[in-house]
Amino acid sequence: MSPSLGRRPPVMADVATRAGVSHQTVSRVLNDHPNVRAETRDRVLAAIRELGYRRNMVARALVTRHTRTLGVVGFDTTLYGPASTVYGIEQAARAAGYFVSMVSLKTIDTAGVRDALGYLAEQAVDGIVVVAPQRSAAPALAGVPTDIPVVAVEGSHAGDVSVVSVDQVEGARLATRHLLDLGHETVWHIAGPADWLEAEGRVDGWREVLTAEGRPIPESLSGDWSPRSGYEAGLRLAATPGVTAVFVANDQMALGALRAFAELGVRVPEQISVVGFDDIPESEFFTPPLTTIRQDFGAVGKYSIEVLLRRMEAGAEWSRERHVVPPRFVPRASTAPFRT
Amino acid sequence: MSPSLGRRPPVMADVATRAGVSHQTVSRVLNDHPNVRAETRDRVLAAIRELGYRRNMVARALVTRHTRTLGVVGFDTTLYGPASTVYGIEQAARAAGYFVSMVSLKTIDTAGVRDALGYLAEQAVDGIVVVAPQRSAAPALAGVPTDIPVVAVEGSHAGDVSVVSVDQVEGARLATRHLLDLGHETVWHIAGPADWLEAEGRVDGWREVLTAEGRPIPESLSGDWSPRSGYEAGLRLAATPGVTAVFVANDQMALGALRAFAELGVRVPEQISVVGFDDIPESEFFTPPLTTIRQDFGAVGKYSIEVLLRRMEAGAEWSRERHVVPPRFVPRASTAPFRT
DNA sequence: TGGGGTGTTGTTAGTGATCACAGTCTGTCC
DNA sequence: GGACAGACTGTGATCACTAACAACACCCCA
Repeated sequence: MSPSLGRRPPVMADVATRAGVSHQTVSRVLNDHPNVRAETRDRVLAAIRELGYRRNMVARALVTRHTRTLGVVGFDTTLYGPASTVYGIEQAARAAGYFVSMVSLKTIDTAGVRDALGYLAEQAVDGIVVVAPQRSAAPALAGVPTDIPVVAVEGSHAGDVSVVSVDQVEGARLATRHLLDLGHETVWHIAGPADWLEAEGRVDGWREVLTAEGRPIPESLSGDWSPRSGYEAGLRLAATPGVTAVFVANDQMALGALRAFAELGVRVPEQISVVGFDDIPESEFFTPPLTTIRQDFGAVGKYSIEVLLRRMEAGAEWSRERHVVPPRFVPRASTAPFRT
Repeated sequence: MSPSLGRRPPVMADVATRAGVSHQTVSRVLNDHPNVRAETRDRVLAAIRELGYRRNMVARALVTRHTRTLGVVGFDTTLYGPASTVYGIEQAARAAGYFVSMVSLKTIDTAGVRDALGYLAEQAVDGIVVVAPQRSAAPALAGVPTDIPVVAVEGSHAGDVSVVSVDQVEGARLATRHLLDLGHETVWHIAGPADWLEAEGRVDGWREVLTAEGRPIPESLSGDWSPRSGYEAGLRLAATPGVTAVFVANDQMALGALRAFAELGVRVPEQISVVGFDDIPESEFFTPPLTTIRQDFGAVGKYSIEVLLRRMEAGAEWSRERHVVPPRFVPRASTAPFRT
């Protein structure tokens, strides 16, 4: 049943001998080749079972020139967003019959991304998904070797790279419009780190709506996505006169801001309305439950694999794709109509 | 510099020709073999650079019989704990010169774990880390093929498998003792799902301390780690007379419980003290900031790779190891002395 | 001067699978 | 009965690398 201890695992030739056929016939059975007599196939399958034979994918990869492995380059996969995206990618890849080889970068910079890509290229992955939400990753993607398909998630469309992302600008529009619809004069913004494309997109959407409505555009604060930075920004906003509505670039910072407001006795949503972004599982249970914008990370993962596989099949003549996943507005209790 | 478009990437023989040596000499240079004349080495390195040559790890793996790839089997890597652990594992593996191939399971059961292990075995990984916190994964680990080293993280020590984990029991002791020290008569508990080993360990530590101190042991509620389940348990506790202290098995459920208490006007920590478990980044900013038990997931990842590499080097004669990472008590504002 | 060791390089045989091609065995049709 | 097609099976080459061994030059020392 299982290979005996210490001895070398059986190879195709062993199975062939046992089944009384050639190794090639074993190969045909394994690859579902049609022209194998049913009886022969059964004999081979029996031999496989008896010997506990496992096909050696390494040898197979050597001759077929593909490993059925996809590389994923990620960054701080501890955060909910990236973690969910990577999870979605992994699920979709496996469903399509691919392995996933992960490389998590501590910091994203050109050198880091290039190293990771080289590392994966050496391992002969068939394609690569780069979850590189920072602007600084773009140059590295532009200089990517042409012989291996790459798809970027939440990245800018630099070079010949297809991109899948959530529509950040639209999400920010939804949040901002919601607050204006509630009667607020204008909306403050706590932004993410400057070199993150997502942060940038959210700033753009927010500013766009305010501009279109002819509202004053307050100076935006910015944090580093962490609750602490949101807390600090919250303290400053609470001390600023006239603040009645805040759009925070992610839920964790929104949590920090809520905390700051609570400590200073500023009531949410009575005195200040707050909208977050992401819809992490915790948001519904914040004090108060957070109105936010949901990103469907699972869909992002799924589409990125779809685009990558298409790109891989297309071979030479392919065209750059751009797939955008729509965000969704999730109303909860942290926003209320403006009252004088 | 880089391989020309369309043409096949250069192989060792191409480098050899260009450098005027044999392919074996190229191999020696690549593998830092000592007996190569400095001048020859330079010529080879120059040829490598000029051709943009990359060693084919697949062919190498075929003959060396190891892939320098480790497999990681994870479960719901969207949660903070598992995500952080996997991140730690990946960092440590790469530092040791290994690739990481991920398989994320949607549900952990014997069949799922066995499939994942088979999948990774086929890919010829050199070792496997299974992050399998559920009891139901244990049987699959027990029946693991003997020819590939496996280390379990947060798992039970089933079969011949080394285990690395955080000391859950001790963490629960810390939490419970803290609450008793504050003068509470006894401590209620919101547990995690029954078949999770971590949930079990936390129940054990909690019960152990209460028993040792001769306190009444309330019936424990249980949730599924989600904030919602904590919320529901919180509602029930708030309706139970005499509850003054609650130890919740993770921070997310604690968040839900805090929300329930807030909605019912039960003040934390004045009327009820709450302790969580995990110390997720958000906990510090809950309302109120959550007293909790920190798990060092990074250390768990690091140790699991250390143990796995030792196991891989040991070959035939190795002994099962058990590495335990101590938890740490993190006092914040959700607990207070009992007042009548 | 010759023998042995050492440093450097090349040659040949493997690794375990797939691919291309050739060969055998049927059965059918004229 | 022979030609031919189609189903089935086997043989040898190939993938890109490393391991093992052989070959050669050189130096040291007896």
